[in-house]
Amino acid sequence: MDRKTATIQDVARVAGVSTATVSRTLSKPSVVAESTREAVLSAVAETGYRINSTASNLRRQRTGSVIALIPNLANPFFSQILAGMSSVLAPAQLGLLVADTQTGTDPEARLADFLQSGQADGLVLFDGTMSPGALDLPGRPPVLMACEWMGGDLPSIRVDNARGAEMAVAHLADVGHRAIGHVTGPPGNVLTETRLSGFQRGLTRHGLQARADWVFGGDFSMDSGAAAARRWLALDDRPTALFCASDEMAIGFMGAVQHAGIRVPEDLSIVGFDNIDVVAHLTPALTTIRQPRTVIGVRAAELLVDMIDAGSLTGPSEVVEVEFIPRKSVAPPRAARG
Amino acid sequence: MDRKTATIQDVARVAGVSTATVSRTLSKPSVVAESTREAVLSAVAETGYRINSTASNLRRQRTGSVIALIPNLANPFFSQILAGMSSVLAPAQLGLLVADTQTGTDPEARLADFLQSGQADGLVLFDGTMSPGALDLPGRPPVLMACEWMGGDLPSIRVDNARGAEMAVAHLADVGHRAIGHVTGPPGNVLTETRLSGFQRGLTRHGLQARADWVFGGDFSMDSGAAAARRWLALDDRPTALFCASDEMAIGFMGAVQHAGIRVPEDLSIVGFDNIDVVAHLTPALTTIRQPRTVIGVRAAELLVDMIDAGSLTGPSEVVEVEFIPRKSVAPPRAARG
DNA sequence: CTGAAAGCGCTAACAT
DNA sequence: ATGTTAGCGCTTTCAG
Repeated sequence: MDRKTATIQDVARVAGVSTATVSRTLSKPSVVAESTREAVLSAVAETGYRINSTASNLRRQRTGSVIALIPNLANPFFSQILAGMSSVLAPAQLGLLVADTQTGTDPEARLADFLQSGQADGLVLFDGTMSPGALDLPGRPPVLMACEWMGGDLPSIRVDNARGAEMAVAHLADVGHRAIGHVTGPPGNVLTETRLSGFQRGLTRHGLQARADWVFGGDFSMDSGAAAARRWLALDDRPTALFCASDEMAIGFMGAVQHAGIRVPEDLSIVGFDNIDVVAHLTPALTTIRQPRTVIGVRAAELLVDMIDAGSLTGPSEVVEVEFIPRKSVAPPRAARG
Repeated sequence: MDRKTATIQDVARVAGVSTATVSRTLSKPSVVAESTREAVLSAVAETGYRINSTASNLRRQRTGSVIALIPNLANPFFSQILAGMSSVLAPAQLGLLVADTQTGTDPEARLADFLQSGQADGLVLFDGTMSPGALDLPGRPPVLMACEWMGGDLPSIRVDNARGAEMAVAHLADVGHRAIGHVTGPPGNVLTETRLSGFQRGLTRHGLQARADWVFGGDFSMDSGAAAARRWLALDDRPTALFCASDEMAIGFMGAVQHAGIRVPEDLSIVGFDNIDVVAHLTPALTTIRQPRTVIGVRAAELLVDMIDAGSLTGPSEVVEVEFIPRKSVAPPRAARG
């Protein structure tokens, strides 16, 4: 019977109306007469009709989905953001496609591909490593930048990374640390730059000096945090406190120093960045800077949907505030406790 | 100039051939003459033509994407799985849509909606809480179950949860524990059931008894692990070892007991399940059961793509093996050490 | 308020 | 090897 899914034609036949009326009943119910509407609706129920979105999209010159372009899909940091996006896209009848930017060679070509493929009505870009101008393509859909970005004045939502880094340093300085180190993200990443410059500014504001041998290169991963810890352990003159540019690195760092017998926070204070869920349950619980990930996803999606609805390539930019979350991984330095 | 994106017609005109030839050149290059192929290709380059996938999909009666239905998108557990899926779907020219099942009321209605919406050529279901029969819908696309499932013999990929749980118990028993507790997942979840039954079987095999007051109800989250820990702490007669049905609960449990001054593993041994990245960096590093998440994603996608290509609703099922990962959170019980 | 009809851009027979 | 043609299922003028 209903082997094949019903089409709008089937519904029209059953309801004894034209396909146009069926279509109208479904999209703008107010313009059809009460009685016909009922007839159509019951025909829909009877046939089990579901609108074919591919056909609808073709006719309406849209795609019905949005792409989230993420530097590394395996990074759990993005899962909550996706959840936030999904919660606004679903009601807006938009599907959420996800893709990796850093897969394969030449991420920028990949980005260009997505932009021109016409697979999506809009795109949210979470990868700040693309060069400005990578978006200068004719006929591209609206794009929302969801990261720091070297490029121009595209619509964006971003977190105040520099300020977050500064808050971390300020807290460490306030409890008495004068020897403060930093574990950075990967080179060339905008987040790396911004958090590093916030770190340096925080130092300066407190009359402290940045020391090159106290800045450890990382890549946001736990393993890179652990590697930085090994370099810290090898130092003769160690900083007494450390600001890590991501919670993951802080976790790796803390685990590695603890395994080496160092006590946190008695021997070393650590501040992370992100406030991923797990850090509240560590021993000691990690002091960090919170990024509101769900909010980021929600607002990114909302701003993008606005642009799509308006058919505009431009739109507002927003900054979402970070928050300092004090926990147990920071204490005054030994000297200060005397 | 290229304000509007070029259509196949434009390419045909520029190349001086028919649209059919353009289409063929792009899909089956081998059937067109060398010279025409070159003409078409250069016309494509000149016009900047990109195939319109919506139109193509409509014509070919497919959608070009696959949906991953995830119980909770915010759960980082799935990010690596998505990455694995993406790595096989992208080369197969399939987009990856993601959606939550547990959003809103009535997840089964939501599932039915996705199945009948015709939005995807196939679907991977990661949610084992649906009732069997929820998939008995006419005209649905191929579905791959990627979880334990009460229902029938649908194609699936799953992890040997019961065996994993048994391995955990076996290890604890082997080092001398006789008082072994368990923190379960949420009621009604298949994973909960399977891991619980594996736990019980492990106990039995080692001549031990399950004690109702040593089984703590959780919901896989860190907070529920911490809550279970508080109940454990309140016990007069505590188990000396604990198998948690998820790493997250193990983390919550361990953090809470550590904050209460209990030492792991000296006072309490803990085994988790999943091997999420962070547990290797905890202090102590968590002994756990590894689920190969990338492999799960990859195989799930591969099996689904096979079904899609074959146009079949049926296909093989696979079990992927779990692995015991010994680390530092297990030690012999005090009594056994004398 | 409703119907007829013209495509959206593409692909797959079927011819040639 | 290439062109002609007929739609895929839907929405939207334009008439009535």
